[in-house]
Amino acid sequence: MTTEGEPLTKRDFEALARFRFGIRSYLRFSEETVRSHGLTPQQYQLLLALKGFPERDWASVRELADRLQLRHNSVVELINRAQGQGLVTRAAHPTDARAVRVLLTKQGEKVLSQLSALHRDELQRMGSVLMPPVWSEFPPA
Amino acid sequence: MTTEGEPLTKRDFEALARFRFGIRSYLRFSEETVRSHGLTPQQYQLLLALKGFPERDWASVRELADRLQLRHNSVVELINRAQGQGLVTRAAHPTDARAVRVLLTKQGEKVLSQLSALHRDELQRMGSVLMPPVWSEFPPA
DNA sequence: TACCTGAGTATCGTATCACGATATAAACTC
DNA sequence: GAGTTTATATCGTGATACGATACTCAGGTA
Repeated sequence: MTTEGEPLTKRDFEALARFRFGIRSYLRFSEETVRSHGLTPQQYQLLLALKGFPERDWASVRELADRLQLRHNSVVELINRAQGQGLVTRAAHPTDARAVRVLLTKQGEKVLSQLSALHRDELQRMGSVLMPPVWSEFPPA
Repeated sequence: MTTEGEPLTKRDFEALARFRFGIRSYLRFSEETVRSHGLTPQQYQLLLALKGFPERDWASVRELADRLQLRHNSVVELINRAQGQGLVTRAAHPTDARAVRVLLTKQGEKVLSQLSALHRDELQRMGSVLMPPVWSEFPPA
């Protein structure tokens, strides 16, 4: 059922390339949409990571670094810029005085809602282009 | 069946964030893997776009710009850097004297094969994390 | 208390890279 | 063959992720 170790066929390369193209297309859509609303792609990802954080609607810098797959210092700078635009705020962490609680502002909430709706629609529109390839022993015709 | 226009629930935000996290994780894996082999992420994407080009194993700058979702001048610079490392070459276009045919070198082929195999394995490993969210009227329990 | 080690956050300088603006050459059209 | 479009290339700029470094606080040990 798995193809681990076997060399790739032309079809495999095309599948990998197709998937990468899907990702790039989605990110390109995201970038243009988001920029037309005055945000950078990273800022949108930050807002989304906050609102979409499991069980909560805020996160610490370290948690965000994990979710955004960035180094902590990069996240600090990202937060600084977003804060400068009034999208997020910092507050005291409930239990740890070293840590920071990053929150969405009213404005951040509002923009995020608009943008997220557009992203949901685009995802529905893209459909199978974004599906990761599946390798099976007997590929479908 | 579609949810277009409706406001997003907390669950929706989490689904969007989860998907974005999947993409970031995959790209992060890709970046580290690729860099450990002496390439930049963009260079890997370039090589993959060439080898994975439908029906062919080469492409023009413009075609690459489309597949990589970049401006043409960005692709030119990307090709320059990749060419400097001996990963790709330029050749005359078969029908259009303005255009350029970009090809993989032997070395480019070799590295791409190794990296692509690792990516295929990782995709199999990641499984559902990379699946785009699905919105249905009656979400599954 | 005093100390130590590690974790969380912040600052700064650097390097990369995608882009817009611009240029040149070939193709196409009339 | 003059004008328009398409394909590639060059150059300067801006944004940003990162490593190195520093500071504060938490948690443990004596």
